[in-house]
This record gives sequence, structure tokens and C-alpha cells, in this order.
Amino acid sequence: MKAILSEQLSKALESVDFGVPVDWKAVPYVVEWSKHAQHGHLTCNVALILARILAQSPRQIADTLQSVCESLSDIDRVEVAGPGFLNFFLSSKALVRSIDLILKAPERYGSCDIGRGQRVYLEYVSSNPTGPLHVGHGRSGAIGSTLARLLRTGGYTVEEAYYVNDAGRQMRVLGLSCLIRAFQHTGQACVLPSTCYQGEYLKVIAAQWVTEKSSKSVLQNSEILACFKESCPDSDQALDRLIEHVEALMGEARFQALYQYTSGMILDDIRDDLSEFGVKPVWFSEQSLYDEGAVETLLADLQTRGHVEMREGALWFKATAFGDEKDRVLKRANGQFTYFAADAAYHRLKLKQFDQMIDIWGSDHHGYVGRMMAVLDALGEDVSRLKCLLVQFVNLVQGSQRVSMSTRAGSFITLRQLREDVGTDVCRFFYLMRKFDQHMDFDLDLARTQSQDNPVYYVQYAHARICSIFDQSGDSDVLHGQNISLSQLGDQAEPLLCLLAQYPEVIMSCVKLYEVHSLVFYLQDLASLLHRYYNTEQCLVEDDCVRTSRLALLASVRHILAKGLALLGVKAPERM
RNA sequence: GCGCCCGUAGCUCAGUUGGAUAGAGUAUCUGGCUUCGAACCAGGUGGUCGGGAGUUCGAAUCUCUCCGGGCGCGCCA
Repeated sequence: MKAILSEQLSKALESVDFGVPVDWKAVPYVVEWSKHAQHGHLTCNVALILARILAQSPRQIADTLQSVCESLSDIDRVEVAGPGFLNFFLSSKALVRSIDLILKAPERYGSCDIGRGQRVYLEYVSSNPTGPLHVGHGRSGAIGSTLARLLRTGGYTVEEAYYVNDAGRQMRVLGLSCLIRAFQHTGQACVLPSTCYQGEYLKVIAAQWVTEKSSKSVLQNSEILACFKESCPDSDQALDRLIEHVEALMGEARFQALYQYTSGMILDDIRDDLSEFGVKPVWFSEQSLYDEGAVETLLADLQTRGHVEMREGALWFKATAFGDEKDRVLKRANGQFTYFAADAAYHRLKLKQFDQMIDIWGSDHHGYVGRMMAVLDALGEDVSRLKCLLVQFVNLVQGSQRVSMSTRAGSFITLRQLREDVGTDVCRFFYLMRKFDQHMDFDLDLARTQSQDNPVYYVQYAHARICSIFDQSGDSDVLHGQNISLSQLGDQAEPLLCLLAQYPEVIMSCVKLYEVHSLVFYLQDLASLLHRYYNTEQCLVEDDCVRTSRLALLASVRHILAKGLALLGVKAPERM
């Protein structure tokens, strides 16, 4: 609606003679939905902008434009107000048009094709398979999966992915942590180094490993046991030495089997957790990059281009030449590749396979963006095809207390616990209510409330209410938008109709800005207006004409609520 | 110290190519069920938009500075 009016207006403006030629491309005026009813349905600031260019009073220009604007087909009348705003009042025919559009093709309403079929690779969550998902990952999961659906609605082809860090040093640390827990499980007094994974979940996995997979030759090996009798110094190097020693005693193959078992168990848990949360990505293995030689190729190509150098035994990428603040190590002095090397190879691969790549990372990764852009730039890739969205942290709040969380100490609330506590719908909705780049307080008490206070139920209730009316109406679901006049809908229908007309614009804005929270706010507004309408206008009335008109409006609202909630991954119940 | 993000009602937050009287929810107070579901609605109270300066017809929004908070700055991932 807004777009249609904008287009009509821009054509009409070109025919107006201001005495001097106007370059309309240089006039950044906007058409917007009015905030106040007395300012009409839509408003335009073109006269205010023109005033600067033409050096005339804005009010005077607005007066000149008024009659031109009133000739537009969807416009009833136009008022000049304030410093020179043009306020448009839509015709009743234009106002009820949304109903017709929605009921004729509900699945298409709100879809657009700004993506033009471009292929987008969207990676999110991607938590290391060294522990269960916590509440912070839940936020990324909710945002990522919703964004994927929004982008599809906007005409993109989207692949959702989870990058599994199943290679490198951390897998070995995980294996060692599990082994020590296994010894402890068999009654041995062992010290778990502070640099190991501390979480309780490893005790459970270790116990399972002892009964299912371990061999006596390991658990009864006194040499291995001796390694854990004394505390290991609190440094990465000391831990690496300990790992190498244990691996030698245990055998390389057996040690690898141990950490693969451990991370496999954790990954199974993550997969189930996400699946129940409505997140079903494609799983991409970091290890596969090594297996297929992608990391070696990357280094060779950077070498050819002259962007690497040896320093202190390590191989460095000269990132400062591409705007990064420091140079970065690709291959350590001990011969191992860094996480960054594999990740660069990964991004390069996906940029070759897709038109665009979107990473959703925790905000603590913001320092990482620069080096990724730098290395892709060095490889000759178009870095504008990569977008990094940084999601801020989540604080759980109970009463006025912050629930403390520490990933390192393994003491945190898991996503699974949170879902079981408040329910998946509430969980997703709460995550999506906040702008992703905003710190978020997750109010546990409010989320637990099964009452009117909970904004999720407020929106769902609006949907259930409409369903309930249709249950009682006995009317068929097939309704048409024809022959509806505004007068039959009642006074309260106007704002509702305007909001329905805005749905496609909200979706488009979400797609363009990679935002999801504005859809949540929209649905809350829509529910609010529906409840107000419900309380003032009776729908199941004797007069057939009034009744079908009002039911058509309700059916439209129901469609939009259902579509919107579906995008969020939240149920739209018919009864509550 | 350097870099990124943030500061809006008692609390949690919306509000961008600079626009009219800064909005919701919650808390609190008042009113509304014999009628399509009261998990609802209507109304009241509540603001130096962190402080200050600048840019202009016009600033929560742009610039500078100060204050306060979060995060990052590794041959970890």
C-alpha cells in the first residue's frame, strides 16, 4: 500500500511545474504511515525537503501539491498540516483491499522477491562439541532459524548450517578430560586440570564410556593413572605435554576413538536439543576441510599471492596489509594449523558455493570479523558477500537477581533446562523480542507465568479467539473480500486494516536489515488491535452483510497471526 | 591503554536514509463480564532520551567531548 502510493506520488510529482527543474533523485522524501490518526493514514514530507532546494516556504509548496495528491486513485483527501506535511486519507476501498489480497492468496501475502533466488549460506549456533548448549546459544538458534525463514519469504534460497569444530586441539583436551573423569568414576583419585572441561556432563559421558567402550588395558594402566595423580600446571603448553604423554601411553588410535566418542555423544545431545527447539541445520565438519586438503590449498594460495611469512617458526598471514590490527598465525611452530586457518578455508569454500554468506556469532567474536574479512580480501574474494551478525549476550534474571553463568567452570543453565522450564514457544518468543545487537535480560519469572502477563500468550490468544468465533459461526472457511465496505466493519476496523496493509513492509524490512524483532513487535501490535476490535465490535450478528464482512476481517487477521508466528517458529493454537 | 557495542518511564525494551505531542509491556491507581473466550478492554500516574557542546527550520537519531556499563585485544577455539 505504502509502496503503491509512493510510486503514484512520484509520477504525479514529476508533472508538477515548480518554475525550476527538480532532480527528483536528489530529493530524499519519504512516505510513511502516520503515528497519529489525526495525521491521516499516510504522510509525506516532500514539501519540507523541497523547501530547502527551492528556497520557498514548505507550507506554500504543500499547498501547491495538495490538489495533485488528491487526484491519486486511492486517496480520499489530503490535508496540509504542521510545518508542511502532506497527510493522506485513504479511500475506504483502498483500506479494505488488504482483506481481499490476504483471503485470495494468503500464502503469497507478505512474500516478495528481493532475493531473486540468490543462494544464501546462513551459519549459526555452531557451538563447539565440547559441552551442551547454554542459553546464549538458544538466542542464536532462535534468531538464525527465524532469519532463514524470513529470507526464504523474501525470495532467497537459504541453507542453514552448523559448523562443527571437530578438529584440532580442543578435541584432544576433551578426550583427556573425559579420560580423567573415567578414572575418577572407577574410584581413582585423580586431579582434573583447571584447563580441562569441568562440566558435570562429562562425568556422565565418562561413566558411559567406561561401561561401553573402555578397555582394561587403559583403565588399569598404572602409568596413565600416574599422570593424573598430580595437578598439571595451569598453562596450555603443560596441558599439551600431558596430552602427548597420555596419547603415547594409550596409543594414538585409541585416544582418537575416545575423543570422537566423547564429542559424538555431546553432538548427539546438541542435535536433539536443537531439533526440539525447531532448528535443523546442515552439519558441516571442520575435519572435512583437512581431509579434503582445503586448508593446505588455502595456505599455498596465500603463499603464491605473497601474503604469508615465516616468523619465529610459525607461518603468519600478513593481515595488517588488509586492515586488520595484527598479523595472524595460520600454522603454529609445532606444525598444527590454527582454528583461523581452517575457518578461512571454510569461508572461502562457502563463498564459492553460494552468492552470500551470513555468520551469526556471539558478540565476543567481534574482534574476529576483521581478520576473516582480511584473509578473504587477500584471496581476492568480494568481502561484501559475507555478513557477520554479532548477537549480544543473554542474562538470565530471576526476581531481581542475575543467575550466574560460567562456561569455563561448566556451571550454566543449558538450553534444554530452559526449554523444559518455560516451554519452547515462550523460549523462542522471548529470544526474538529483542534486537540481536542488544544485551538481553531473560526474565525467568515472566517467562514462567502462564497468564495474561506473558506476551506470548497474548498473541496466541488473539489467534485462538478468532478460531473460536469461527467454530461458533458455522460459516465455511471460504470467504471473499468482495463487497466489503468500511462502514460494515465498524469504527475500530481502520487501524486494524492499516496494520494488515503493513505486514508485507514489515517482512521486507526484516529481510533487508536481517532483523527479526520487528516482526515480534508487529504481531504484538496486531494482537492488541484485534483484542480491541473484539471488545468493541460484535461479529456474529444477524445482518448477513455485516457478519460476512467482519468475519472476512477476522479471517485476514488470523492468517497474518498464523503466518507471523510460523516464521518465529511459535505455535498458533486454535484453543488454549 | 586501544578497538567494537550499549545508556530512552520505577523495571524490561521499541523508536535510523534527522520530522509533527518520544511509544509499548510491566508495576501502580480507577472502571468494564447475563452478550462472539476477562489469558481481554478502556482510562489515570510516570521522561532534563546518561551529562555538556556543536551542526539547522527541526536532533533520541548526525559530529565532538566527558561519565557509566558489556565484550574483545592468544602460536585458545
